Amino acid sequence: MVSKIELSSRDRRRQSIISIAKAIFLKEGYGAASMSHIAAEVGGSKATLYAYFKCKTDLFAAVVESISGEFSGDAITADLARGDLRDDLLRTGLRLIAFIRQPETMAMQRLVIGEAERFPELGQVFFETGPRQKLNQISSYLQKAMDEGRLRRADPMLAAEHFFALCRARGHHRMLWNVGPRPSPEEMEQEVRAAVAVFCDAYAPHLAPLNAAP
Amino acid sequence: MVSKIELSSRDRRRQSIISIAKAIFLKEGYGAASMSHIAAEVGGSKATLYAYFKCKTDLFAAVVESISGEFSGDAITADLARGDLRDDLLRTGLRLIAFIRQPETMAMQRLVIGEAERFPELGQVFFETGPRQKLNQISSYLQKAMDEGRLRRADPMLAAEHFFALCRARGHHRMLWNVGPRPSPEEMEQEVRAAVAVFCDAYAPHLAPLNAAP
Amino acid sequence: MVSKIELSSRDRRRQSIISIAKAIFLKEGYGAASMSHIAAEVGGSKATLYAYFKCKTDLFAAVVESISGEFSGDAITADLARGDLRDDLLRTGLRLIAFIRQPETMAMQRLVIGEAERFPELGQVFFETGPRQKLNQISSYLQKAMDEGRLRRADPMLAAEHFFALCRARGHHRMLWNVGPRPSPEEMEQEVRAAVAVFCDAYAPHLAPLNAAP
Amino acid sequence: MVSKIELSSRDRRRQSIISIAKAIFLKEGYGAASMSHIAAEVGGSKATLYAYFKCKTDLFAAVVESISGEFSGDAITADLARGDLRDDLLRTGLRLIAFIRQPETMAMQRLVIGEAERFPELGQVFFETGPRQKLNQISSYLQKAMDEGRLRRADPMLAAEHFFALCRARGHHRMLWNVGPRPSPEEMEQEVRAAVAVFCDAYAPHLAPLNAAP
DNA sequence: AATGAATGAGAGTTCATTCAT
DNA sequence: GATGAATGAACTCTCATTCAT
Repeated sequence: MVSKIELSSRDRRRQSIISIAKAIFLKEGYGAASMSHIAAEVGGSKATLYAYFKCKTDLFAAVVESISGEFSGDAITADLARGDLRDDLLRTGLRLIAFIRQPETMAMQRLVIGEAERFPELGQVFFETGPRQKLNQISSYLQKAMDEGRLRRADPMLAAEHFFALCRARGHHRMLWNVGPRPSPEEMEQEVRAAVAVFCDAYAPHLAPLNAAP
Repeated sequence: MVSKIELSSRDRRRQSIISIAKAIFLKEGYGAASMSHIAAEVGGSKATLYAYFKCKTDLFAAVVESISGEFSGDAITADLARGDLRDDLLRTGLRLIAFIRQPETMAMQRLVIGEAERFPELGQVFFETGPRQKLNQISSYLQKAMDEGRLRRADPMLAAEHFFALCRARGHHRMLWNVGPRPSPEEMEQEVRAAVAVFCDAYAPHLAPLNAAP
Repeated sequence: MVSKIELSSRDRRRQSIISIAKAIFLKEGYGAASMSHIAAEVGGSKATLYAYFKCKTDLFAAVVESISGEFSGDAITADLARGDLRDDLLRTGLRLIAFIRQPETMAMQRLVIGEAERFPELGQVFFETGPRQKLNQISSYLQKAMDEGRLRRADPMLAAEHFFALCRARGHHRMLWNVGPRPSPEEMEQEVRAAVAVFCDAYAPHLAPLNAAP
Repeated sequence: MVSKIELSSRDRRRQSIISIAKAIFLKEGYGAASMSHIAAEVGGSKATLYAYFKCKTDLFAAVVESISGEFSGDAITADLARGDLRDDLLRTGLRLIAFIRQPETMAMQRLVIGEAERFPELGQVFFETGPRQKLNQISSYLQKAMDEGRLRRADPMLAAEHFFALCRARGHHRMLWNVGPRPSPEEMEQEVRAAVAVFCDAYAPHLAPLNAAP
């Protein structure tokens, strides 16, 4: 008797292929990663690869699906509403940045952005399972804060996007372009603090709505 | 005797190769662009290509160098300080976004971000000749505004980065990921207006400095 | 105990494999037909195929043997001698042509002729069980007609071959080469009529034997 | 200065590739002949092959075109009208049969018939450049003979097809199926003689037209 | 008896690169 | 200086076949 959580041998092998292929795709990019190389790392023959995935694109799609699953974890925005506004945003901003700074996540972003023209679904899938969900959660949180008068009324989704953008403004932007030294965790925290401060001032409740559509 | 401005026949040919190769690299990416294809478009033989550039990487490097020159035009921030703060920022933000939305610029960003790990100088060169210069100019402008009391005191470079980030927050972010429909010029303007509003409120002079290190 | 007519489960499965393989070999040719494809159509695994036939060649041989059985039906020449000479020949010629024009028979001819060099027994088996038998029957019939003075004396087998060749002269010849449009049943009948007329005139009894060796 | 008849080095190489590929295609069939094998026989690399022909199909097409050229020689029907009817037909029939019995021509027929379904142009090209031309010439000749009263009036093209079919009736038919021993030249001559006799009797002038449409 | 899984060999094709002319 | 021709290595993908279960 096999419980739901147990994987058949085939599924296990499949997962292992995906996992190895993921590493290679991330490291070398879609075009430069070869099926031979992947097969060799997997420890099987090319034909075996093709017994599991009918073409390179399909393997890539499975990798994409697999990674995108990882992005949908709620760890980042789990206890978004816990303390006061600034604390909540700081905690969340730090987690967001910590996540998108991870080497693997960076590689993913490079891959997706680099191939977005040639694999249009790629960006779609990732955005939906990654940033979109975080934005949704932050947006809901901000909406509530607006309802409670802790922030001025404004389009909450756009506000969430502004918040996210402010967090990424310096360090992540430079990492994407791979320019300058990797920012240290301290710098990173500095930047998120600054982002939170700017955001809170901009969306402070004492002024009339500002980014609402006219 | 040849003056500095005149190009030898060899240099002219070289330029023409670079220009054609640029278009192809931008359209197809580094890996997918083939020397055969480039040679065919140039109208010469592959061997001729190799007479000018000793390998594909070198040709790519030359293309990169060439493009980086184009990004240094001052049109975007030319008359940055012309009217009142909001007008200046709006005008500049619109030009920034209009520029980075151009198909060719988008292709460049994809190429550079996608290959940044494998061609580390790529991002460096681009950031220095592109965004960095704009950020410098905006930063100077903001510094002056702070000096004049039209904005609160804060790290002007970080402020410039915040401004840039707010402008890119929604539309450009999605274009990078190639998700959803291409934003219309009207939406784009809306977003820049919102960015300017948020920025000005955050950096309004009536409050204590906020993004300074504590 | 299993009587001759009953098939064991194994034999039944074997037959079903042969029957499906036949269809695929006929449609795709020997080289292009893949064991995977056959196994998939059979509904079993490739390993099962190999449990019944030790290699592709053997499976093909079994298919060949099987088909050759089907060609020995007597429908074509069943009531060869029924009326007058012309009627008998017309009826028989029409049936012959109708038979060899069938898509499956055409596919068979292509397969056998195309692979005859690489599978020499193929042609042998087919000729013996197919054309040879028809030729024998027609030959016997013509022999009798000669004995009765309705045809001049001649080598009856060669006469039969001439008759068959005349029937195939135009339409079937072009179908083999796959040239021009598929002849209609009307054209086909025209051609057989012409063949019968030419044959009967050539072998009319009022002249001396003509195809006898001089 | 290069005369029309001389071939450039490229053309010569191309011809040599075609000639070697021809031998291999004829011997192994289209599917079983591999580009690697052909390249090896040519003495170059596969990439060179692809510099001359952009895919296997194109190389095959070039081979087909080349062979079909060989079929259009007029040697067979050159001096068709030289003596009396029987002599002319005998001479022509013998040449026809001698030609289509050549090993290379047999291989070609197998190839074309075997692949006719998958390469429909194949049969077309061959029939047009091969049999069709001979049939046209024989048909013209028969037309004249009919005009002169040496043969009865009838559709001359059908008559030509009948003549050709009678010549192929036994020996060539069996060679196509690769059944029985290869007929000797003597047998072959016997058969053509018989074919001529049958044809002449059938189309003798003393009877009413017979294969005309009713 | 049946099968899912595995594989070496080889298919057609393209690549960046070199070299004699 | 320019080129046509050549190539080895690598690519994605498929094949007939085997073996542990």
